[in-house]
Amino acid sequence: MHGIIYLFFLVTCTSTLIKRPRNSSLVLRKRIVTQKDIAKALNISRGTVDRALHNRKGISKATKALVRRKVEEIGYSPNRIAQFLVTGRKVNVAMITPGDPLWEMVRKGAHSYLSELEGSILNINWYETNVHDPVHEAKILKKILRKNVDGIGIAPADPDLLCDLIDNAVETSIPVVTLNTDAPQSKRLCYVGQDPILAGKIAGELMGKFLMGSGNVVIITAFKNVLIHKHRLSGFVQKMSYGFPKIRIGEVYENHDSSEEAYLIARQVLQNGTKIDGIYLTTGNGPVGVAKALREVGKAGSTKVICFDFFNETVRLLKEEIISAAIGEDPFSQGYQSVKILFNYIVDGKKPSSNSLYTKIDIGLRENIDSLVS
Amino acid sequence: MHGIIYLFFLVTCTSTLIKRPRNSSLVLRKRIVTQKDIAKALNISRGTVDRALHNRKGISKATKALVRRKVEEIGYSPNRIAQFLVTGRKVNVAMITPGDPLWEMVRKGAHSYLSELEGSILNINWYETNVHDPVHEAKILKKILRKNVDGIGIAPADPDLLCDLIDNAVETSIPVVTLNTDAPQSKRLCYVGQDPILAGKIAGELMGKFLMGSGNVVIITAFKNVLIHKHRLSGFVQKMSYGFPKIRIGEVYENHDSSEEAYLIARQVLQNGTKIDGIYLTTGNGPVGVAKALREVGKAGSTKVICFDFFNETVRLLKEEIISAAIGEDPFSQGYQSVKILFNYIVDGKKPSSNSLYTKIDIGLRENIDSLVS
DNA sequence: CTGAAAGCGCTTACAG
DNA sequence: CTGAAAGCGCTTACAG
Repeated sequence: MHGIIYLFFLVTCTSTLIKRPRNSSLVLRKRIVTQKDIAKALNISRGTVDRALHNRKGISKATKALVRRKVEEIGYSPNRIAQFLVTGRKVNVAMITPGDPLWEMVRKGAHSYLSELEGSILNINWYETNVHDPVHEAKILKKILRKNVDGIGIAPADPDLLCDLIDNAVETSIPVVTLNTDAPQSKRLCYVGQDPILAGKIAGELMGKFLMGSGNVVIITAFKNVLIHKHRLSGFVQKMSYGFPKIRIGEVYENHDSSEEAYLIARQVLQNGTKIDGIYLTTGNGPVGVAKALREVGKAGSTKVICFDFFNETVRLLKEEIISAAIGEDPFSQGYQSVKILFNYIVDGKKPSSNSLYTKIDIGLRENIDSLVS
Repeated sequence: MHGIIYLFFLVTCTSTLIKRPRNSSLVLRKRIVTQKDIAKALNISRGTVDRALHNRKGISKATKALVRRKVEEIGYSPNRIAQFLVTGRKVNVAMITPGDPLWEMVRKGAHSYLSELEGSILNINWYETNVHDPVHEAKILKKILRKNVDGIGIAPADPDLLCDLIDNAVETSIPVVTLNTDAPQSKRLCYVGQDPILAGKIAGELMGKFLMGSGNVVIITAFKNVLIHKHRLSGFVQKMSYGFPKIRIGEVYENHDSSEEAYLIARQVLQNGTKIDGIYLTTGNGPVGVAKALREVGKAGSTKVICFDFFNETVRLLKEEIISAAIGEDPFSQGYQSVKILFNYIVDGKKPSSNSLYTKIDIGLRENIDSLVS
């Protein structure tokens, strides 16, 4: 069955490519300069031209100079697809991430890169880890290192635990890109993901503006000692202090990324007397619990809630106006850019312009959230 | 000079690709099924296999069936890069747009698509039009239609005026994608850009939330009779009426996309007695004028201003907290997706899943605007 | 209707 | 150090 569908695809989809007559007016066949032209012009062999072009050994300085001058003169540039075809080279990238809905977008982004040639010159192999299980991650990473792989993208649950393995990979000249969460101490080529401090600041800016600069805000963070949550917290607090000095930040609670705990915290806080105008969550796991508590005390909609990520429940709560805003991290780009950076490094040795690529900080409100998740 | 730099690039950048030994453990050379394998298995020629695969004429039904069964059996898929190499085919896309800063991002996005193979299988030619000059646009489009081009991306300043030319192109089987602004009556393959009604709604949602649901809002629209501005206006008004019924919308003024006019309107409105809590602009040309007026009457920061696009002045005014929010339209995606859609249609005959691809509606505030424009 | 052969632009053993 | 030749996987005249 699968085969039939595939065949159908093959036949219908490639037909346009080759149906066109070779000299169709629509096909521009600009005469492109090739190695052959250079060889002919200099009366040498094509192999020698190739050797000169690529700094291979077994060529005299004189010939090399000659070739290079000619190249400048007539403007040659190598044909990439011919190179790929003749070397039979395929770039193999391994991606190691959890399998949440969030990661579906990351995956979409990764496969969007060079999608038309996936299989021809690029293979992406995806390895799904148990959520927040660094030991499992390490095991997978070790397994991959024994295989043939040219580059690795990983979202390290525990940077310290994985640092050595990442360095191992890099030292055997397998580039590693961290995505979504970083391992800054490691020798990774690049980090692609959110700037969590800035993300905290933007949450703070939203809260300040939604409260018109005054009120009481409670913070529920996932884990007080996990770096990303620490940063999202500190960015928020910073923004409040220099942007909205009249907003009072109360206690900082910890929900351990659990919706149930978030519910218990929110219910207690909302019932203890002081009026709560805003609740800030450093995570996407918690809004459901907070919403439940707000509904119970009749404050749904009037207390502003700001959280992270665009999970399905969050989207629903945004539309019901129980959550005021959610902060996104552009997971599509995280996938797309990770693969792009790896590919360019593997093929060209080209390093990214910076060792951190911060993705867009998306703001999801009721009316635009659909445009952000599709 | 240019030549020297180029040569340097060439040599340093391609060296990694070919330095690796052919049988390096890092290079996975999975045995891939080729036409040759099928030919051998069936004891027929490779040419016949090709003919069967692509529904070419001059092949018997029986052989075709035989080949297809074999293909299913051993799982063949065509090698794209070999196809491109042998046909010498290059996809030529023409892009016709203005040259604003906004369009720089569009350009970046367009060239990001298949960037590693640009020149090998894809050429993008850019034609810059005078801003808002449909006659100039038409002239360029006509010129392009006389050249060899496989697909066109255009931002039609005047949809009615260009409709016939677009239809001409499509009828001679040159697909056209409209980007940023649509020509809905035409036979364009797809529109890539903002959903302006939704964009107006999100502006409304922000205004409502920033004002906590009450106050007086004035609207300055660019042109009352230009479709995109009409939509941005009507989305805003709709959102106000069902989301924030206590906010009063006053007069709707027209600034003809001029900053100076916006200044005059704002100054007059701010001085006429009624307290103005918010100003909504359906354009990115105007905020500077509004900001000037607000400063003059000492209301900068307290009156909320929401506008469109992330122009440099707008970014600056966001950081100075004179503009509260700006709405973006993801110009990078507009470029990227336009070229991607054209390429896939040209090469595979694959149509996009819908004839409108709405880009993300970005919300730019003070703290995240840098992450959105870089 | 089918096959044999040339060729796309490049790389790479092999021989000298 | 250099050249001649084979071959990557495919398409396409040409001949039969």
